[in-house]
Amino acid sequence: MGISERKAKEKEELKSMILGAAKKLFLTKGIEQTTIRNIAQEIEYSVGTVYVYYKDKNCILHDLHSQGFSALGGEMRVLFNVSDPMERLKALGRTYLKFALENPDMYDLMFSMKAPMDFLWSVHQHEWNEGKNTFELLKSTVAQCIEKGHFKGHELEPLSFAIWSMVHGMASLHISQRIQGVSLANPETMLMRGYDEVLLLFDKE
Amino acid sequence: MGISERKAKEKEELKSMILGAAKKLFLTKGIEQTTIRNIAQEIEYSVGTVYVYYKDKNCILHDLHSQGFSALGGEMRVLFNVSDPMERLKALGRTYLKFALENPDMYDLMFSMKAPMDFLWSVHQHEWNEGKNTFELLKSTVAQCIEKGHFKGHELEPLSFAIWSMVHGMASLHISQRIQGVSLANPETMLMRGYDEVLLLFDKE
DNA sequence: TGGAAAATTGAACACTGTTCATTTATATTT
DNA sequence: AAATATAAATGAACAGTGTTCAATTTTCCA
Repeated sequence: MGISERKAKEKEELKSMILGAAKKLFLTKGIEQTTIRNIAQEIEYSVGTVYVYYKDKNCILHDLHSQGFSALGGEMRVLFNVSDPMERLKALGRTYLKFALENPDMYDLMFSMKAPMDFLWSVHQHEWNEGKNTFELLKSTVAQCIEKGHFKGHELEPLSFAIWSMVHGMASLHISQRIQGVSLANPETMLMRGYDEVLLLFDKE
Repeated sequence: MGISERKAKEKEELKSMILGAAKKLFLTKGIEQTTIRNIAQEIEYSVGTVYVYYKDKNCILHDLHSQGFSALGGEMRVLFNVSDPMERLKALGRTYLKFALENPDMYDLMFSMKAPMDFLWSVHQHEWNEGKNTFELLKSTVAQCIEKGHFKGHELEPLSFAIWSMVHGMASLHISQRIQGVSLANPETMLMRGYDEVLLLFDKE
């Protein structure tokens, strides 16, 4: 059936038009300031149409959240060309931080906002594959580091979690504007430099 | 003037009634779900009255945010009875994490939400004393650790910032519900145990 | 072409933060 | 004690939000 195929494709296209408009508006106006009416206006459809394709706003936010993980995951997977796991670990952290600093709204959506998780749990039951897979990329690299003799005497999971926490903490404090005003000498270099330096600390001796 | 004093005190009392009601509702219903009308109803005044004492919702959130820092600061200052700086550093981290886990909404308000900062910057110009002072408690302790020979070869600020980031990252990931679902073996013990263990990593020989 | 099915619409609903003319209560003066 | 002036409290009204759904328009196929 060629016709129903085409219609299905058209539906998909409109759905991604909505998502694209939402993304554009989120990045320019901010997530809070973007309304369903704005999105509808942007794609020149009515409000009701948006609700045909997305059951609510959280659902849009979740789709965008997933899109963010595709982007971040892509950037991270490229780094698996780096064969030395310790070098790769450093690169992973820098890439992660860079992503967060360059896409603060997206990062917030992916790792802080409640809305996308609310949607996720209303559908799938407490499974967060995007997060799990991304964390797995880190864990596997840390595991290889340990195999090569780094991070002596420490367990894979707590260490991986600590590294993720630190990098996320840096990104989160930056995005929520809690770093400026705390009077660090070099707030702007603290993030990137901090990561490299601290990673060495973990690996001391 | 006894009378204007009494009136000033009454105004202060009503203001703190509003704050108390806001806090109660925030903790029971959640911040997003609490409306000005709820707060007004709770103290049995009208909506308009709330706006006489607080210029807007962000202003209430900021006052609550400050109250949170008083509480956290109090708990942290007690630990300065511990004379060994390394022991104190560990205790500081545990106290900080405990506070975050026991008062997730408060913590979110203090370290993640935009609203209180929006208010802060509309009044004082980019000075965040609550945050600065709290960070200073950490920094001074780390400084003493370094003096005693710990954390060899590392600078005070990047290290302090890294520790703060890690602990904040743990709290933040927990509160925004990003830990469950990532399939850690022991998510519940990861936070507290992770901190102690990682602090040792920093101090490795 | 006619009528069924699908897609689109936008007015309406219940809610939000916020304002401000009006009313009520309190204090001061005559 | 009555009249006046000041301060405090009010809640209807406004502009905005996410969401719904009966009514309309468009698309499809017999």
